[in-house]
Amino acid sequence: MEVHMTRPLADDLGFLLSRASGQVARVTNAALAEHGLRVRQYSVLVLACDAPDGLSQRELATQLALDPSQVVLLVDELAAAGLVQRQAPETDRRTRLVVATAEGCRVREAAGRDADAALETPLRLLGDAERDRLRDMLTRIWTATG
Amino acid sequence: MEVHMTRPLADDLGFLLSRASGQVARVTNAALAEHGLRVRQYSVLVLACDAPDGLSQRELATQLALDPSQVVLLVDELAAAGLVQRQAPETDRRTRLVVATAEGCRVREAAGRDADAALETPLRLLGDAERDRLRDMLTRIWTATG
DNA sequence: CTCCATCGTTGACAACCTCCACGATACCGA
DNA sequence: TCGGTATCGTGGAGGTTGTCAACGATGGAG
Repeated sequence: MEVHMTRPLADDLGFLLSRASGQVARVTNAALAEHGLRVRQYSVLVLACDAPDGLSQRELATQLALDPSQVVLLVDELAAAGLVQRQAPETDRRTRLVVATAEGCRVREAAGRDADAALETPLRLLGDAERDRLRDMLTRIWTATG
Repeated sequence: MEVHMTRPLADDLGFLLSRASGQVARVTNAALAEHGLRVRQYSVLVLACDAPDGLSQRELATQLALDPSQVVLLVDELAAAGLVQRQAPETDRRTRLVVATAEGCRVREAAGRDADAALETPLRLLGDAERDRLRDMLTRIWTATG
């Protein structure tokens, strides 16, 4: 007979993921606070800086797995801080191209350094090879959904 | 000279953790919805069922890494659904012992089955050994903070 | 030109997190 | 015994997030 083994909470992958993710988000937010950023805004800024010609808010929403309505507020705040700009392309006037300013890229680099340094605390028990393996597994969890 | 490699967002462990955790929480919540539960309530119910003599809300908060004020509402909802009870121990009348009802344990098992089945979708690209390894790494991320 | 899809935007609502404050109770040292 | 201190549960405020539904503006297909 096939029985269902009820797993203790400490072995539940969903719980462990949520707890670790929350912990990492906490320390990252604390590190980014000095730069006036939260993780959400920072992730938008990173994508904007890495895209030479900017990207539409739709692309931002897709790559960040966020609802488009959330991207509006994040871009609003970043634009108010002078870190990104909204540009209206001639090709498709429905879209608004989000491009990072020079100041935005400077802030992104400084904030990224602090965020990475802060991440060392929760990740200090993981070697480089393990971190690569963790990246790989988390990416596969994401792609498994389609 | 030591330069700082700015990592693309798709390789940022914080982002990957948040995305995977969110995805898993989404499918788990969908599976638990048929039982009238959310992941938060389910995690409380699991701890209550696994503790033969119940546990205080303080212990719940500690083990779940939640603020005690959140536990109040979760226990309220579970108690209203008849899945747990609050008992006043004679030893320390400040604490309220949260114990699962028989119905609570039944629901926990059924909900757990559905939740595990739903987890198969995002985890289908990970073998058993990899899941163990993932559990281990996530636990170490948690313990690295103290 | 008309119908339909897409994009940005706004608003609403529930859930969650963080912090602070309070009353009740326990504990400990004078 | 008493008085200060600490802990527990509870409630509330404020801010962030996740989800969904609508709307106007624009683009594209027939």
